[in-house]
Amino acid sequence: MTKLATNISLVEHLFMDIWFNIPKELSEVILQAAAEIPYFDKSFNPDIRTTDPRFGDFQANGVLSWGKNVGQNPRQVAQKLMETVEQLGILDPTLVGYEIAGPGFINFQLTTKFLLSWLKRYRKEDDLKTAAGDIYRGKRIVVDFSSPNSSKQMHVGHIRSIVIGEAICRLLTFCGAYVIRDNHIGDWGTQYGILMMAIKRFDYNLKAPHKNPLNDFETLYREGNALVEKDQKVGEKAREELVKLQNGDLDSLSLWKEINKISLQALQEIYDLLDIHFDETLGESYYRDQLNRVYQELIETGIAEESQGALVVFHREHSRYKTQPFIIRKSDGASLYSTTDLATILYRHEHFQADEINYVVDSRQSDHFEQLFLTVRKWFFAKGIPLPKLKHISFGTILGEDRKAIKTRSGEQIKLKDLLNEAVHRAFNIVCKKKNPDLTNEEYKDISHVVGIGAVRYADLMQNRTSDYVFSWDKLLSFEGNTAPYLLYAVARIYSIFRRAKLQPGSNENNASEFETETEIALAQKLIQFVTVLEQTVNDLRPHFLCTYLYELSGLFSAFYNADKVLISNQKIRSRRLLLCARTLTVLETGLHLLGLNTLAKM
RNA sequence: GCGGGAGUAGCUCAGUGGAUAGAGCAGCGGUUUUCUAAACCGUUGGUCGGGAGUUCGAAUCUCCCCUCCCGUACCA
Repeated sequence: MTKLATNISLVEHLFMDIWFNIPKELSEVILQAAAEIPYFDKSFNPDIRTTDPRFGDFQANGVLSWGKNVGQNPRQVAQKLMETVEQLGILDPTLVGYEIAGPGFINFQLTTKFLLSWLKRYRKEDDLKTAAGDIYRGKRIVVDFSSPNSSKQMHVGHIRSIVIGEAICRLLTFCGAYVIRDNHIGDWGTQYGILMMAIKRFDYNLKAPHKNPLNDFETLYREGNALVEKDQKVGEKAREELVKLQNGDLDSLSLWKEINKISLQALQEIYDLLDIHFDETLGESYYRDQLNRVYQELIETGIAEESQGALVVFHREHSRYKTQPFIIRKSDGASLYSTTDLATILYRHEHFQADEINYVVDSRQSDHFEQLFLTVRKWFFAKGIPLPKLKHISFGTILGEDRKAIKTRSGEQIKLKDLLNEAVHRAFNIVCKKKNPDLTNEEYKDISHVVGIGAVRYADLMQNRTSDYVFSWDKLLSFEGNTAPYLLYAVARIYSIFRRAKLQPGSNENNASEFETETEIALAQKLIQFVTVLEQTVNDLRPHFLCTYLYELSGLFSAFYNADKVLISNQKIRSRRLLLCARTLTVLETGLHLLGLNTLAKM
């Protein structure tokens, strides 16, 4: 072993030891020094974060507040700290430089030697996969997303749950979690009462061939609902239909099955377009035999009570939910989504051993989830069941140009299928107009699909998920700004360089010299920040952090591409620039894949 | 009424209690015998809704007020 070690060159040794998670390591260094200084104690947090490039790569802000606490000049505290670091010899000045600035910031600047070593050491997607550390290592996480109502078509609003949900699944998997994608279809609720009433009343023949049955269902539902609102007797009839179904009436069940079959086929078309694959599609109906246990246990534990004929949960300790009930059984005896949601959590605990359940659902349902989570906490506590971590990953509404929830000109919902097809179609027109002459018709088709679908997904993910956002075709398909086409174009150009050089990305890097130009250094600095950004993205499950980073990275790559020609005769320079291209490609593709986008070698 | 979210450049949006608040679009001005110009570079543009407070330091935290959106007992 010793002999082997001595045979490893100094340089190789350095590559093996190069820090991966830099802010974490810098933090360690500072804490080590702080341990030697009397006026620091364990509560000291160096507070390392990325900084404005003109100050360096990372800054430590912790001494500012600490100096104040212990009655010392923060600048002198920083000074003392860094002197100690030097005495201990725990920061290699050939790798990391530092400077004390302003009132007591410690700015760290990675040397070009460090940057090159880092990029030589962490080359591929797998190397980056350890990035988010052990945050979710070994955890079993159910992600409940998409979860549309059956018997209705998906419209634009449904895309957020799908796209954000899928991105979150990929991020969690990347961080070591075992993810269960569960599509919790709404197939057991009140809408069935109305729909089935309408089918019978309007004599709609399910067995006969129909051009667009889901459209018919929607019309039937709409007209049925209008009747319900007008006529109490019709409303009663609809509620009866639901109760009959929920009580297992055979005719009702077979009608329900037929509706569901047709619905699921239509939903599948969308999932195919978006390349979404669920591990489970357990709708509300799946839990219908488990609802009695919910009623029973919640009554027996005194959590639920009768109110106005319904079975409800009040949370006395809560300012609002002490009077705003969580209804788990309607006065007519029917269950609702609160009931099935309760049963579902129990199932996910017992069957999947879920450590965590994430619900990717519209923020308008936050009251429901707050009440649901409060109820489960009490229920599981009373029964001695370990409580999984429950999270509502909420998101805002997609708005039209008029800043109201997006609709067609005539005021109808925009069908998701139409939107996706239009995206591909528009992408096709753009790609064709620009005409890359080397491409075949087949390639145009592929590119249109990847760009069109990717653009819609990216436009959604690049927004802070908790905010509403304004939908704009021009913006999401533009090659300028924070868009999928811009990022995909950057990827395609990198591939093009390697094609031109007749090389595989990642090869011919051995002669790489240290970075010299401003654009090279800026790009290298950005690349190493991937780790930090990924951590932030995963901590908050906010994909837009990653999007912003990828966009900035692409911008720096474009600047580099424009300023520094890669395929030149000087082998040392060429080699290091090829390395930058290959690593940018790795990070961009890793990031885009995490977001659920495909990438292209040509466009 | 209560609760949640939002209010940052003309428009669409970023912004971890830190340094001179940033992008993109739009506007103005440049760059192509050079690896995909679908690109790049420069420039104009701000009472961070208003007011008070906490802090060495506030777009960010606390309180009050204004405007808009959403939710608020048998839909999901």
